[in-house]
Amino acid sequence: MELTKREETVLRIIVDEYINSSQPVGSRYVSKTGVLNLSPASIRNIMSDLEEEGYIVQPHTSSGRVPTDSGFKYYIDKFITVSDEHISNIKMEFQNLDAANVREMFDSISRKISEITKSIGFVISPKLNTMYLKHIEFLRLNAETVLTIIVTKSGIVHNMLMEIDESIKDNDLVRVSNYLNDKFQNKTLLQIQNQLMDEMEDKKNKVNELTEKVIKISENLFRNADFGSEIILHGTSNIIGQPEFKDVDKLKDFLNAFEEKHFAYQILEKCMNENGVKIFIGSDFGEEKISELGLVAKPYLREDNVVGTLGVIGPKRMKYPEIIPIVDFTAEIITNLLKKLGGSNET
Amino acid sequence: MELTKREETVLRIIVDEYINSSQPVGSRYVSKTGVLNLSPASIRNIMSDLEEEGYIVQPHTSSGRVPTDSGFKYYIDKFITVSDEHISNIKMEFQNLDAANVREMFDSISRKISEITKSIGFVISPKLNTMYLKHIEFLRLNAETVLTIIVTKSGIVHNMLMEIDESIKDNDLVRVSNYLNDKFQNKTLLQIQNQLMDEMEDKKNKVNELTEKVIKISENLFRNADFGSEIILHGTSNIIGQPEFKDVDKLKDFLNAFEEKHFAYQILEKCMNENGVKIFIGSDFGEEKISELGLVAKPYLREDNVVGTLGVIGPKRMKYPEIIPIVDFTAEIITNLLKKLGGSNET
DNA sequence: TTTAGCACTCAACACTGGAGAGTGCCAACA
DNA sequence: TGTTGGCACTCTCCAGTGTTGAGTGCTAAA
Repeated sequence: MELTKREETVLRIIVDEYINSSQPVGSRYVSKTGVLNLSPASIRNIMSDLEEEGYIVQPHTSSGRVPTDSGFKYYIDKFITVSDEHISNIKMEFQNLDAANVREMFDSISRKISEITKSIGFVISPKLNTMYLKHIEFLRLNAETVLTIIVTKSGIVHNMLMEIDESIKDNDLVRVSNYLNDKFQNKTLLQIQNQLMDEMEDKKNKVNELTEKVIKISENLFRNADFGSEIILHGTSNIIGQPEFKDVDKLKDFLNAFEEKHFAYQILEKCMNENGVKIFIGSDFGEEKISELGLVAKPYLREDNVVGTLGVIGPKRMKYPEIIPIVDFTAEIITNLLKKLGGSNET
Repeated sequence: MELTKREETVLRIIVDEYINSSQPVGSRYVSKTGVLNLSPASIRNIMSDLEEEGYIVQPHTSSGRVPTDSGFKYYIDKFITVSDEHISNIKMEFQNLDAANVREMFDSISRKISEITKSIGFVISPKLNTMYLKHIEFLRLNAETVLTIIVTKSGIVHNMLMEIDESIKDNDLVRVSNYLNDKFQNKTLLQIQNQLMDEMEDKKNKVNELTEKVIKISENLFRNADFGSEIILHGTSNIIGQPEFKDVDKLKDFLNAFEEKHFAYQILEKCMNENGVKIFIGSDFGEEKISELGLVAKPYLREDNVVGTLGVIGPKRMKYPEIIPIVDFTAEIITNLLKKLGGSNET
C-alpha cells in the first residue's frame, strides 16, 4: 500500500528512533524532531492513520507506537540507502582476515561479521556434494581403519574414517584411489555418488577384480557419507544484552534452538534460493520463538550457482543501512575466493 | 582442617541441599532431615562453628547458610563416591556417537557431555605439533596456490593454503612431499619444524636442488603455521537458566569471555599438566567473572603423554557424583580412540 | 549437652499513591 | 479543511509501606 509523503516521514522517524532506543515512540518526540513542523496533536492524527493501515501499533493504550513487521518492511524498501562510506569501512575491516584454509576462512568471516555488526554472524558452508572432486586419497591408519581424504576443486578438505576389510591391501587402496581420481576428476560428489550407486546395481554383470575393489570400498565410503553443509556461527552472546531478550526463557529457547543445527538450517534454507541480499523479519519465519528477530542474508556462488549462504541474525530493529552492505560485500568475498581457488587448472 | 563427625554431617547436608536448590540452607531443614536427631537450635550451634572455620557463610544476617569454596572442596574430597550405576549409565550414553572423523568425534563428545550434564562440555583438541606425522601432501589448486594436507598418525587431518612461487612445478611438489614423507615419518610436527628451521640456517653450506626446493616450500609452510590446539565447546545455553546467572550482565561477560578462545584456553590450561580428574571451584580461577563456576576436567593421553583435555564447566554446585565419572570415562574414550587409530603400523 | 522460647533481622511480596508519558477527542482557529 | 491547544483519561513505572515468614543468636531451664 502506498502512503502519503507525511505518513512516510512519520513512519521513518518512528522506525529510526525505535531502532535506536527500542522504546515506543510518542507523538511529542516525532513533532520535536522538527522534520515536519507539526504539533504533537497533528502527528497523533497521522499516527492514527498509520495504525489503521497496519504499519505501527501501540503496546498499550497510553504508550507510544512501535513499528509492525510491515512497518519495518516498508521502511527497508523505501528508506535504506547504502553510503559509500559504509562500503569503504567494510573493505577496511576485511583487509586482513587470518585464515590458513577454507574452513578457517568461513570461520573468520562469520566471526568478523558478528563483531562488526554486534549481532550473530553465520556462514553456511557449501554443500560438499555440489562441489567438484579434485583429489581423493586413502591412508591406512591401522589394520581395520582407513582414512579417506577428499579435496574439492575449491580447496575444501573433507576426511572420513572407514572400517575396512582386512583383505584389502595397501596397494589395492592406491589402485582404487587412482581409478577414482582418473574417472571422477571434475565431477561433483553427488554425481560420483550416483554413478557409483548405479554401478553397484550393475555389478552382477561385469565383475573384474578392480571394479570389485572399487565397489567394495566406495560403497563403504559413499553410502553413509554426509556431504551436507555445515553451519558456522558466532556472536550469540551479542544478542544477550538486547532489550528484546530481557526475558531469559525466551533467550534460552532461542539459543537452544540454534544449537540444534537443523532448526537453524531450516530457517536459513529459505534464503538459499535467491540471489542478492534477502531480508526476513519476525513473522516471516513462521516461528514464534524468533518473532523478535531479523535476518539479513545473501548467497554466495561458485560458477554462477548458489552453493552456500551467509548473513546476520539480530533483533528486528537492526541497523540495516550498515548491515546490508556488510552482508553484500562478504558474500562477494567468498564468491571471489571460491572462484580464485578453483579458478585455473580447469578441464 | 579436620572436622568432627557431626560437623561433617551437617556440612554434607548443607552442600547436598544447596546443590539441589541453590538456596541458603537453614537449621530447621538440617534438623528435619533426621540424619542427626538434633533440634534446630543444636544445629545452629554446629553451623556457627562451621562458619567460624570458613566452610559456610550467611549471605545476610537472617538467612540460612551457603557453602564456601572450601566447603565445596571438603565436600568433594570426603563425600563423593561414584556408583556403578552411574558408570553403566554413561557407557550407554556413549554407545553410539556418530562421527565420521576425529574432529567430528571431538565435536560429538563435547556435545554429548554438555547434553548429559546440562552444563558446558568442552574438548581441547591435541596440540597438533605434538602429533606424529603420518603423511604430507601438496595439491596445486591454481598457479599461485597450493593446498597442503598434513595427516597425523592418529588420523587428524590439517590443511593449509599456501601462496607459492610460480617457478615451482607440480613435479617439484611431488618430489618435496616424497622427501618430507620419507624423512619425517613418525616425527612430531614440532620436531619437523625445528629440524627444518635448523636446515635453513645451514643452507648456505650444502645446496643441492632438492633441498633448496624443500626449504623454499617448507619455510612457506612451517614458518607461520598454527599447530596449536582448538577448543571445542557446546551447551553454553545450558547455564542460562541457572540461578547464579540471573544477572544478565554477568552472563554476557562470561559468554563473551569464552568466545575469546584465549581466555578459555588460559583457564583450561591449568588442568593440562596433571593426570586424573581435576576439579576447580570459583576462587581457584582467580577471575572475578567466573567465580560462580566450577570445572571438572581430565586430560587424555597419547602414548602416556597428555595431549589434550576435556571436561565440564557449570555452576559450582554441580552434581559432582554424576559429572566426575562422565569426565573420567570420556577422557578414556578419547585416549583409547587415539591409541587405536595410531596403534598398529608403528615403527 | 541439649533444647525450648523469645526477640531480632532481613528478604520477599503485595499494596498504595503519585509522577510522567502518551493518547483520543473536541472545540477553536487560520 | 487542516491544524492546534486543552483536557480528561489510561497505563507504566517507581518509591514507599506494612506484612509475612524464614532464619538467626542468645538465654535459661532440663
